Formats: sequence, structure tokens, C-alpha cells
Amino acid sequence: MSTGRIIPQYRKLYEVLRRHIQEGVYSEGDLLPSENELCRLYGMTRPTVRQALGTLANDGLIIKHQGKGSIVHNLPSEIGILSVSGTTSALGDRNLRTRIVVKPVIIPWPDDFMFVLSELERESGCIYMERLRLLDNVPIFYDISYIANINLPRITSRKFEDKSLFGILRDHYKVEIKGGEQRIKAIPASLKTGGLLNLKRSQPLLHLERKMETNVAGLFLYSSIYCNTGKYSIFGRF
Amino acid sequence: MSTGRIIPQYRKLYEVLRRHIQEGVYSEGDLLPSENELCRLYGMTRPTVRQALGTLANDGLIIKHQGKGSIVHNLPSEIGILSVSGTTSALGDRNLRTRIVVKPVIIPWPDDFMFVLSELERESGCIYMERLRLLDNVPIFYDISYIANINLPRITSRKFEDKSLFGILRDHYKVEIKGGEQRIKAIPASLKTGGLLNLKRSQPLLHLERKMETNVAGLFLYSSIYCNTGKYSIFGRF
DNA sequence: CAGTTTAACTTGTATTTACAAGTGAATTAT
DNA sequence: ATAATTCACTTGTAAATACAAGTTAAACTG
Repeated sequence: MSTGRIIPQYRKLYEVLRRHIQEGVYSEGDLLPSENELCRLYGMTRPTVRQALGTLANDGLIIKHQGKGSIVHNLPSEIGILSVSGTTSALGDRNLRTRIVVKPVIIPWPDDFMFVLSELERESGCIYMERLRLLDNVPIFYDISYIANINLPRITSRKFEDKSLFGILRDHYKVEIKGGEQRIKAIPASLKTGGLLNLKRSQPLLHLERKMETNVAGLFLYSSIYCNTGKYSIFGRF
Repeated sequence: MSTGRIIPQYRKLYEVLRRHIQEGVYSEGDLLPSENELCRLYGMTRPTVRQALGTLANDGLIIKHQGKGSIVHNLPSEIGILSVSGTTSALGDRNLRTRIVVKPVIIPWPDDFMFVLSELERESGCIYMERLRLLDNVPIFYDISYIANINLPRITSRKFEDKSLFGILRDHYKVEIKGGEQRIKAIPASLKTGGLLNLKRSQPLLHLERKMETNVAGLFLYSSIYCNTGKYSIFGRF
């Protein structure tokens, strides 16, 4: 029994600073301690500190200015699912509830699947589930998730209410999302999607099709997300 | 008379590799030369090479695998305006034409502007223009751009047909986009947007509101983009 | 006092060195 | 022959060091 996978130093600093920013230790517009100060504070060298700050900058949590410093740029409280990149979702779980619409089941892949599947994926079958996510009791996201049934024993019998699908995969199967690609469209609400998201027929709906890469070679996670952007918009940095 | 701003080595390597990938010297699925090989080839050290590869990975042009190498992942030919991050737009200018709807004019800022403006921006007035972008002669994007009129003399009298707004700003005013944030929504087409994009009234339309940061402090570029995603979707990596 | 220069900060770029950890193929042992 | 091990190669993490370049405020000069 080991102590688990070792976590790199720059990752730890990243987590600490991220938490500090999000908990308000530093707030919008503040200057972060300089790189040299962070070195002293956390006992690292500058390249390591810079790696942490670089990741934060990439997440949009700070903006670096040469000759000046790193300025905290806490994201406004909009919906930020566009970047799964960090360790947790950008949206704090504030009032976000999840309701399972279709419990995980194993089905054959749809014939007209939105992404190209590998041979292995196709013959392994597909774990399918549908969820509805509500923000302040208003349905915002309707997610359909697909994963190839590769080395994920007993996953259909797990409880998904509390933990996110990402959490289950990470904790029980050591699967982590490393990145991915997505397509975004505006489509009219169908009878089904409109019904679930409280929209009239043919009202506009945001549709994301995402393919997520994991640390397990050949294992991808797909989701088709319908999003009611009437009240909240999708927020992202680039 | 100087030779212009010096360009860092890692940036040069990034440009070279990017061009090679996009021109097909390396193609989808290929392994890039290893980091050590690139060091030898281009006479740099590994951290420098890694910085270039890191940027490429960030752009989604390669995927790095520990113990294996960097795999070329050329983006499918979808519309990739979501990441302006690189030096050029991700979408090759293949059949992309721009039509000016409203030539650049100086106006006061709209009262209900989509982003919060600084004091300086508000009192400087606003350079406004509208453009329509056509892909294969089909109108896809309807852009409304706003910039604060700060240190941009004679910009309203320049020709915008050939060069992009980004190009003009870069070449004549040394303004470069460094990043930004955006909100995405699905909205129904209005009479105006529908007319420009050949959509029936109330058909779904993608609406992006973007604020772009530049290398000039206090100077931001705003745009409101309406996008007909009927035929093409917006593509992006995360 | 106004304007300029300097100095002390900041982040950016780059080298050199070292070892850890993942991958895959060749080698070895069974 | 097959399974396990080793080995060579890949990227990942980390240190110590140096100088370039942008920013700001203090010091200096006219």
C-alpha cells in the first residue's frame, strides 16, 4: 500500500493559490505575491513557481503582466463548463443539483454517433446515461453521456447522485480527463429537450458535443449537452 | 533603425512547427521529432523546445504523451474561431470572405453595452464597425466590433477589405491580442441578424460576446458575433 | 517645481544539469 | 513458445543560474 500517486510541487502550489483565489484570500484586482516571494514562501524555485502560475493564467484566474506582477482575475459567477481543464469544474457547486434521467445502462452504440469510434470502442459497447442539472432549481443542462465499456466493471451499479461522473471515474477507476474537443451549435428545442429544460418547442438551445480524452489510452468520454442559455450564458476564457 | 521587436526562440520554433503541421509536412497521427531531436535540429535546449511544444499542445495541434512523444492532431476543417490565442486564426482563410456592412465610424458607446467599460474607454468614444463573413459565399458570421478610440489615429480611414481588423491593429498600431473572455448563448434570429445570415425569423443563432485583452494596457477589443451554425459548428479544444 | 534619469523591483527568456516516470521493443528466463 | 525482465527511449518534474525587458517610484537635474 503506497501513499498514492505523488503530486508534483507545482500542482500543489496551483491548488493552494486556486483555492485562495476562489475563497477570497486574494480578490479581484489584487496582486499576487511575486514569483520570488512565492519561492521563499513555499520553498520552491522559480521555474516551479512559474509552472504553477502559468497554469493559473491558463485557467484565467490570474493575468500576468511583465514588470508588474500577477493580477487576480476571479471569474464572474457565470456558468463555466467550457473548461474542464482544471481539477474541478470552474463552477462552484453552489446550488447545482443533478437529477438522473436515465440510469447508467449498457447499450450498443448509436449508428449515427456524433464522433468517430475506434474498433475497440465499438465492439465494447457503450455505457449510457442521461442527467439533468439544475441551478437554483431551474433546469439548465441536459447531459447525455457515453463511455466505451472498457475496464469499468460494475460501473452501472454505482450511485451517481452525489458524486459526478468524473468523480466516480477518478476515484474508483483512476481515470482522469486530460482534455478534449467540442463542437458548439445553436439548435431549436425538440419536444424532448424542450420538455426537460422548460422551453417551448423550437426555442433556441445551445448544443455541445464533446469528446474528452483520458489518461487511459483509447478510453474517451463523450457527451452531448443541451443547455438553456436563456438566463445564464456559457462563460469561457481563451 | 532597429530590426523590430526580437522574437523569442521558442516562438520561432512554435511558428515553424505550426506551419509544418498545417501545411502537411507532418500529418494527423504522426509523431513529432522527440524533444531532444528538436534541440539538435534547431540548436536550442530542452526547456526552450518544451515551451514551444507546450504552446502547440495548448492550441490543440499536438497531444503529448509521456514516454511516447508528441502526436500531431490537426484540427478537422470546422470553424475554429474559439481560440484566437495563436498568432493567426485557426481557420485557414480558405474561401473565407469578408464584407463590410458598416464602415468604421466613431460613435459614443451604447448605453447598455455588454461589458463594463473603464472611465477612459467611455470618454474616449468608440470605433464601431459591422462585418459579414462568408464561407463559400454563405454568410456565417455577423460581427459587430467595438474598440475604444485610444491612440488609434486615422483608423477609420483605413481599408479593411483585405486585412483583418487584427492585422491592421498589429501592423499599424502594434496592438496584439493576448487573450480574453467570452459568453456564449443561443438566441433566436432577429429581423436584422436573420436577414444578414439568411435565416428565418426566430431560428436559432449562436451569439458570442467577447472581450479581448491586448498588449496595450487599458485597450480592449469587444465584439458581438452572431453565428449561423446550421451548416458548420464552432469547434474548440480545452 | 517640472522633467529626466536612475535604481529597484517585477516577469520573460534561456542554459545546464539531474533524476523520475511512462512506453515499447528487445532480451532473457521459464 | 510464452511470460517476465531489462533496456533504451520518450516526456515530466525540479534545481540553480543568468541576463533581458517592462514597470514604478525614488532620486536627481535643470
